Amino acid sequence: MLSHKTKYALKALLYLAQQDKDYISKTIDIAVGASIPKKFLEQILLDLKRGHFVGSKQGKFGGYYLLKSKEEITLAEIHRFFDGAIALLPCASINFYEPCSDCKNESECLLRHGLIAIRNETLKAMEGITIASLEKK
Amino acid sequence: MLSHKTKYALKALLYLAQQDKDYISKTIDIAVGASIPKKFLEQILLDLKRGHFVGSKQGKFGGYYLLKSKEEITLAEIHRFFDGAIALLPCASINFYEPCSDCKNESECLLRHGLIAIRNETLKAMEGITIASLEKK
DNA sequence: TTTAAATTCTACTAATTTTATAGAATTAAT
DNA sequence: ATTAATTCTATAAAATTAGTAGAATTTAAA
Repeated sequence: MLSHKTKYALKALLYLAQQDKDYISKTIDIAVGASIPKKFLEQILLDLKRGHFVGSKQGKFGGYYLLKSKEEITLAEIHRFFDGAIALLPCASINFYEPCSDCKNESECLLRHGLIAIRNETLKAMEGITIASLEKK
Repeated sequence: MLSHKTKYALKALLYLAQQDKDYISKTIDIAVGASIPKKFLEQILLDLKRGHFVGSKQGKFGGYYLLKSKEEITLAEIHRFFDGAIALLPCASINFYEPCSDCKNESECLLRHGLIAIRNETLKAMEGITIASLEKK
């Protein structure tokens, strides 16, 4: 499941994608427009900025805008950025690999192979969803 | 991600699947054989019993055995039983549907459609993985 | 009928993660 | 200067996860 944080991030990105190109949105407008708690959204936008998904302008008349194009931002990427691994266990993950502490011999683990198959399918699907594709319904 | 509980449940089911048909395994043997904390495993086996995945025999020389055939038990089923929805948000779930409290109009939600597509793909993959298929590597 | 060995049940706890909120500091435009 | 925005640091409440403890019950067998 997605955390609220990830859900809010996706909604915020969708909101920004729907504004005119280079229009600068204030946090409060995103919060109201996308029904996201404002203070929580502040943190999320800062995270998105650190991830180079959005840019910001400080001070009066400041705000946020998309940095990456909406065709480039995938669900897989946002999921990994906020919620981590796509795989169902760390031992089946590409980007967040970790061995299981309870695993005697990973190469003989019967579970892992199945989970890698699932991860491949899910990943393919999640990489196909972009902010732009979501917008087009 | 799978919870440890779900991971342990799958490992326990795999352990049972690998014993001779109708052999009754003691909790302690499953715990040691599959590297699962024994007390935690007790709870998990009780849950699996209540879900009619395993059967038990009480008292001395008691223990657990598979009730459903290993070809019938899917990853999707075990995931739902312990960790709940396959979908990334409750609003995109079949079995655990709930509307988002922050959603103004679900039919207009741009996120939901994409998440339903993901869920369909993931579900198909997870229904294809059974305890028996895991065993065959 | 007693003992041993297993499941079953209820309750508790400790740690972690999630979901925020508070408030001060900084920045920039007017 | 003033206003209005982002930025930063810290805190906190709630929920979830991952277990543990210990007594009760059940069954087989001596």
